[in-house]
Amino acid sequence: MMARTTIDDVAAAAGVSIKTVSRVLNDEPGVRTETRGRVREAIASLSYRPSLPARSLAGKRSNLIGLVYDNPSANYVFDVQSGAMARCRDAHLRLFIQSCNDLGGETVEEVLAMIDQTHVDGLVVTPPLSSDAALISALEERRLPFVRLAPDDTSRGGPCVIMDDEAAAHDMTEHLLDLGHRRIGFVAGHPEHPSSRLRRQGYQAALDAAGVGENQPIEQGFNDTASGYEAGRRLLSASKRPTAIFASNDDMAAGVVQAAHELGIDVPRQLSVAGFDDSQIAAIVWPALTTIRQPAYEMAFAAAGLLIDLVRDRPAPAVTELAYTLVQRGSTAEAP
Amino acid sequence: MMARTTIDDVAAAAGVSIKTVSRVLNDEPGVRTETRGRVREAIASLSYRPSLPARSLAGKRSNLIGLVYDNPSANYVFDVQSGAMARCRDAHLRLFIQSCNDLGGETVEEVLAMIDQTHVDGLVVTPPLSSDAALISALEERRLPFVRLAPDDTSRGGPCVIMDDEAAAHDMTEHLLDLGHRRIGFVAGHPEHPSSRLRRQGYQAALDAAGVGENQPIEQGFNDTASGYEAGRRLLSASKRPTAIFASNDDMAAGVVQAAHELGIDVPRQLSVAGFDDSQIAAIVWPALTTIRQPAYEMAFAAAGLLIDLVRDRPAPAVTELAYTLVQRGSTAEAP
DNA sequence: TTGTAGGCGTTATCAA
DNA sequence: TTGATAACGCCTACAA
Repeated sequence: MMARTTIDDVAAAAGVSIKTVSRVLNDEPGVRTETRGRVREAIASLSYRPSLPARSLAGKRSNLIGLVYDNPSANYVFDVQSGAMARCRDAHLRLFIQSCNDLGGETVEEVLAMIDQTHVDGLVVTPPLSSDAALISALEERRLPFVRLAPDDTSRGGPCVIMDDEAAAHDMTEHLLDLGHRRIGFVAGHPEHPSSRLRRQGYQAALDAAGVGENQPIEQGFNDTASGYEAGRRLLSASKRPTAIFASNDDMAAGVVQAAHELGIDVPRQLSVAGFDDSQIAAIVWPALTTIRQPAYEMAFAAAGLLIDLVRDRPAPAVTELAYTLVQRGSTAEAP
Repeated sequence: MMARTTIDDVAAAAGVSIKTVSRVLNDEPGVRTETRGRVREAIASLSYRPSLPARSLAGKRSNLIGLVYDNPSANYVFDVQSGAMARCRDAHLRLFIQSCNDLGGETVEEVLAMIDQTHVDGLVVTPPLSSDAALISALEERRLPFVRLAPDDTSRGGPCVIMDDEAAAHDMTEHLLDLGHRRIGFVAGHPEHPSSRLRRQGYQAALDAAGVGENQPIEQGFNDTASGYEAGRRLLSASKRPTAIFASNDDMAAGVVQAAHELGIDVPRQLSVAGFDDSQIAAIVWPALTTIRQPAYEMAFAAAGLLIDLVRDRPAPAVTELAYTLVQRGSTAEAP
């Protein structure tokens, strides 16, 4: 078990003091170009990798940022993690990932414990935690830099990365209206997710604008396939059956498709189904879902970038909005 | 920005030396029960959380273990992460997650860099990295404890957690034979995943045992839905169409179902489709997939547990095998 | 049963 | 432009 390569080894190899090596490591000025080169060579030839713990202990920064989530959707979490990690890799930072799933009331406590223990320099906060008032307050109190993804309220709490859920839902509803649908059911999303409200507003606004906003059938879902299935059964068993159903996310839309299959209703000929998110399953179910592509990877990539700016005392815009796309697939068609 | 609470604060509050606090923190013997209680109270009332960096710098252990993956399946990665995290939470350890997706040839390099920088005490290595000879050798060379999930070769490289892929595939094939199918197509998994070989062997062995092992149609897939769809098209366009198709994972099975829908072949009445893994999508596609439940969460939970034992110098069994389950859903039925 | 001194690998401070 | 030295918060070794 040989001892690890340390800054002293590099300093010796390059014939300089450890402080100079440290300067090179941190891209600090005040090192002659030639010296810098010599140090860089020594680092490479010894394949020296500075110790994160030592740096965070000694310095103001840990070169570690955190990502927290409390979200059961494998696809969303995976995309978000991937995006944040990619940005961190670019910046030569490490990402510490913390799940708050199944934590009950101890979420805030657990996040604070993680912050204290790991010394993360900042936090990317994903939905629905990004709208958790207790967590946001706690972070502000600690003065820990953080960037939120898709929060309900962008007016406080530092930089946010958002997507226009309302406009997207509006677009999707218009798409269905354009196909001739007039009775368009809606499966609302989980009440705790702020995006649920926005998507429903967009849906309603589009219907109102078309003059058919009254008495449209709306069912509550909880963002999972099972609740989408149940909502679908209810919508499709009603006396005045809708010719289209717009679900607030893909998982629920898949549930609606299941319900239609089971009731012998042909999608899309007798029923159009639209989803939201463009998660992996959107392309896997049959027929593949017309949906809104939410750029989760890109949003997380951007959020990590903003956080890195924040941590390095560079200014970051308060709100960064990324574009969505309406992805047309096989689950929607002209009204029968 | 107040200074963080340190071990000195706790020592002062409890009226003891920092060494005694340290003993309590690490559950070391040699502290009077009453003293221990006083220290615990001080810790709680100050909500003191020991600094991970400081501990890893000073001590032999970092109280941090790593999890590495190189796997594009959101569902699998999510399950594995969740299992390992849950086990770490129980043990008051932190988990550092590292993705090696899209890293090309730099995977080993990147993992070693992570190890050096973070000082992780050990590593949970998931498939297919668990069968990456270069990585395994590098880890052995560093004498870093590690536990592998579902590796191809359990005879070397420390503790492993496995599932009997071959027996599971055998069972599934027998299930199809029991339903009266005699022409059973197979969509083979990604050639780089060791489980692919085992699943195919189980399939073939069951057919051989039933005396119908000759000339069964087999197509190569790559574990994603698109390749499953292509393989399904080929199998279903052949002159002698199979009455059942067994895909080496759920994503590909979903692709086969797509192909069947598109060709107007009714599942399961005209074609039975079976998958493997019981990932989230198995229950989302329609009809829901008959599949093998691979206990990814439990396997990762167990692996993290073994690693913790290893790290704490406790013995760990070389091979831990977890049970699979055949989950029967709507995608398989009697042969037409 | 408890405490003291030294050091882990880095950055910060200040001097040269 | 460079370097010596003192932290950082904790654990190890040893002493009391």
